[in-house]
Amino acid sequence: MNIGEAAKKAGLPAKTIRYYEDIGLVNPMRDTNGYRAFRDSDVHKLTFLARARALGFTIEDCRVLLALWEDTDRASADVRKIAKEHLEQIEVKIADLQSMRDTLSNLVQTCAGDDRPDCPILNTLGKSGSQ
Amino acid sequence: MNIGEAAKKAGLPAKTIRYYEDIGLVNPMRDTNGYRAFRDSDVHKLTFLARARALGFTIEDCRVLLALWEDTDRASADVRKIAKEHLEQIEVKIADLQSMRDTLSNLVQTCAGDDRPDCPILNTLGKSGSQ
DNA sequence: CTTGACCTTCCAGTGAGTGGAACCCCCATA
DNA sequence: TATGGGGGTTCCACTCACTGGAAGGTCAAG
Repeated sequence: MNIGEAAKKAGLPAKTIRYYEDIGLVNPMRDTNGYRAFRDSDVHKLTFLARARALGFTIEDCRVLLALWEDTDRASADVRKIAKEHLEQIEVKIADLQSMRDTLSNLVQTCAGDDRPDCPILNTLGKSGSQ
Repeated sequence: MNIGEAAKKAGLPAKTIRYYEDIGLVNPMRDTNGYRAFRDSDVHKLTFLARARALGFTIEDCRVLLALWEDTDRASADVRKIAKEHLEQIEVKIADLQSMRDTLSNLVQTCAGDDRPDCPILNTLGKSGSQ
């Protein structure tokens, strides 16, 4: 099948698929007219990639996971390690964002948001005594 | 003062400060030897930038906030609008990450993580029926 | 005079694509 | 037969917010 159909099935933009080929994540055949010819196994791989990326795994994580996926003899511990590390990174990010949100939500609440110039948000960002 | 001291005071790497000059966020004077000469007002600006960036505002947000900060006549509503929009973006991100975390944490928990090859994480990423 | 810490500019790379130009291919219709 | 539209192809540049490194200039101390 052509790239358009593969894109639809995998739920990825065609551009992204070309990019994935570029960096060696997939490796479709070519028709005589130069068009990429995707087998079901390619689409399967792309679907795997789309899901892993949606879970926030980096491309390099995906490369490793894909290799493990294709190696039916791998130890589940190897996969779990990657997933667990990623999980920890996500938790750090969540905590960071929550602390941003708390600060910002405080600031937004104390700001009148009217025509007057007095603004606690700018005051806090600019005042030397603040954190 | 030189860039090193300004960097220390503002809590930003010197490289970042040069970059901020490059994109027109700050505009320090120059000594006769070509070194950047930062006034207190420059450092104040840089500190403002460091805080706004730490709260996750984009550079373009910062540019606008900085302009509002310098305009003592601005309406606090203008500032509040930016902050509120940003707050909403943060909340979306938090929700996304939390949903990732839940999925991933489920997978990690159901994976034995031992020598055996069976791995629910890869199964879920690869199986056609899963989402 | 040399050493080392600082400063300068410029170029390239990061991650994960996205946008666009310029061109090719194929099918259907007037 | 022209032509129009909807695929496909490559390649280059751009995104965001820096960061690393090379090659070199400046300055104070020993």
